[in-house]
Amino acid sequence: MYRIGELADLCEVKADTLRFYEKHGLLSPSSRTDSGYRVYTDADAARLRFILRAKAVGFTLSEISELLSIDLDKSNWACADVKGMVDLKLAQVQAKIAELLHFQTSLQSLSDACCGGPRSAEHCSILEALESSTERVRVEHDHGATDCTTTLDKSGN
Amino acid sequence: MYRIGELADLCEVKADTLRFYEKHGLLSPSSRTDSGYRVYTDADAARLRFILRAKAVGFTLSEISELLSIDLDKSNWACADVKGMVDLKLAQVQAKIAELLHFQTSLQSLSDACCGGPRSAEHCSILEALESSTERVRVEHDHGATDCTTTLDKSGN
DNA sequence: ATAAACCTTAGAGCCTACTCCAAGGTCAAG
DNA sequence: CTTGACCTTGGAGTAGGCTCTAAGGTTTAT
Repeated sequence: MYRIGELADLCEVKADTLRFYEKHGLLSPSSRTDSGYRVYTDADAARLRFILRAKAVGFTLSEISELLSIDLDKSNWACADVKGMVDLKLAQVQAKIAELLHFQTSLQSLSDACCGGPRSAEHCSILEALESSTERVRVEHDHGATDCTTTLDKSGN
Repeated sequence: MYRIGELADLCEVKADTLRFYEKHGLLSPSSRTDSGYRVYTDADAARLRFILRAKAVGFTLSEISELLSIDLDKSNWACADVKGMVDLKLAQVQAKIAELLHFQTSLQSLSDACCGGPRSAEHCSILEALESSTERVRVEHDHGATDCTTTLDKSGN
């Protein structure tokens, strides 16, 4: 039996977070004291850990809600259903990774094209790349940068 | 000279988005018609393209605001300042990628551990992994899954 | 002249996951 | 019996980027 602050400390979350989870139907304390304090059991703690593990692999709270309700009614669901959720999330994560890798590549080439020196940004190749209506930017400026050409890929949009 | 809808179509954004950018100080039309319609010039269009290119490499609107004000006052900024912003963003993007790769790995091992079959999820290894208080899950169940052991890494939190 | 397509504004709503606040009640120690 | 740490509630605020609505004015084509 834990009070809200105890369970929060135990699982390294804030008490506010537990109230938030309760408000959103993810985790309710099994009972209350006479004075209204929340009382959590070990089963509640286990449920919280389920939530935190699901969060740690990237599920949103509403997806976790779904997973929890499946977990409580396993016999009416198939492995395929659960695996489907995991695979869908996997695909979403991979799509996001792809987008970020795109950002990374573009940022890296912007960074590489810039001398990074202490002098005026009047010919900064990063600003030029962002300004230019063509996607191709010549970088050949006056304070010590090496010559280079960088491409800002429009398809990353 | 463009009306809001024309510029929006030209740059494949919504008119609402342009009004939103205006409200947030990113892009204001150079003038208005007598009846109050927004009128955008080519320079405004160029500024919008700057914004969209910066978005395409991962900058937030408030960062883009900063980039725009640097761009308008280049001589008072150094390349180092601009490159610093790019490198900071790059680091943030890389951190996010690392987190998502973590998610990906965990999700992949959950997926691999699950038979994905049409039968009851009562022994579903994914649910077991999320339930289990240990981080290690034996997967050895009754409907056709191959034996395996999957690890749900707590450090990915 | 009128209908369609466009424009204006202020302001609300959405999504995610908290986080914080105020005003007050409860509990254990000294 | 008071202090301090804990708990309660409802509600607002944050970030980020739109998106939509209502109620009305303007332009353009027929």
